[in-house]
Amino acid sequence: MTVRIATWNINSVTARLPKLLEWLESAKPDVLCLQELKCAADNFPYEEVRELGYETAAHGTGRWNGVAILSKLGLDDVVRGLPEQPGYLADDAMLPDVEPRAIGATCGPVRVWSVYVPNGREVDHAHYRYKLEWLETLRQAVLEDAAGARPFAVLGDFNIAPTDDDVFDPAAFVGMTHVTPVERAALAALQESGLQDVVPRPLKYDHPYTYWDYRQLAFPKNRGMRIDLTFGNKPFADAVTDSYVDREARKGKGTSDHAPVVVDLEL
DNA sequence: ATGTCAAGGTAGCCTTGA
Repeated sequence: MTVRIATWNINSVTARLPKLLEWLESAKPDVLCLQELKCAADNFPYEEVRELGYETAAHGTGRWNGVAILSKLGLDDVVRGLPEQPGYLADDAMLPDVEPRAIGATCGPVRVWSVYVPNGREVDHAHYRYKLEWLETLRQAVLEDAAGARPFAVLGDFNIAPTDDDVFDPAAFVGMTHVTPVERAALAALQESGLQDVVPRPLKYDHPYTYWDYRQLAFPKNRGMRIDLTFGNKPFADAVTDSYVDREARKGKGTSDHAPVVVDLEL
């Protein structure tokens, strides 16, 4: 069977609902992993996407995080949050906040996680250490599925550009988060666990960037980064027939600052 | 100089986070 899976950091599912519905109708993914819902799970537009044939599992509290999985292939064994997921302890907080940044589900023949990896803010910031700890927890959480025979993938906004080729100006990023050797080592560790980086093709230009800052005309100038990634196990990666970044969805006003990434499989 | 955006609390702007 042919299966189309996609991931999209939508930057508010509420503000982007018309764009989301329009994109679902045109791209017709079987499974869509969303990040940055910026809406509480109770407020997710379940009915609107149901009318297009999707079941939804959402995990969110209404702030800047929140993740979901939409599926036309069923939605089983839903898990909200990673086992042992670390929380972030803000300066003014008493307790660490275990944020809604991961949700897993089985959609027909495929098991997926939709993840929104912490940004890290700045190297030496507590948020950066939190990011690394979070990635190690993710690696441990997916070990079994990564080594399994069932097609499996972790998709989402990793907030890491895997190589210098995935950044519009590597020199400008030296010493900044998203490109440090330590962050890239965390991705390498995922790969050593049996997950491959499924690199999409760009629809235009020669780099498959997935994110362009809203500021300074970054999108028209194609000053982007590839930080929305798909890490699939061997049964998943072997089944991939195509993958592309839908930069058309980044055009115009009222769009997310990220473009959807589409992965086609023949299972 | 961010050629920006969204949410939330609070009060018609400011702060936070990205």
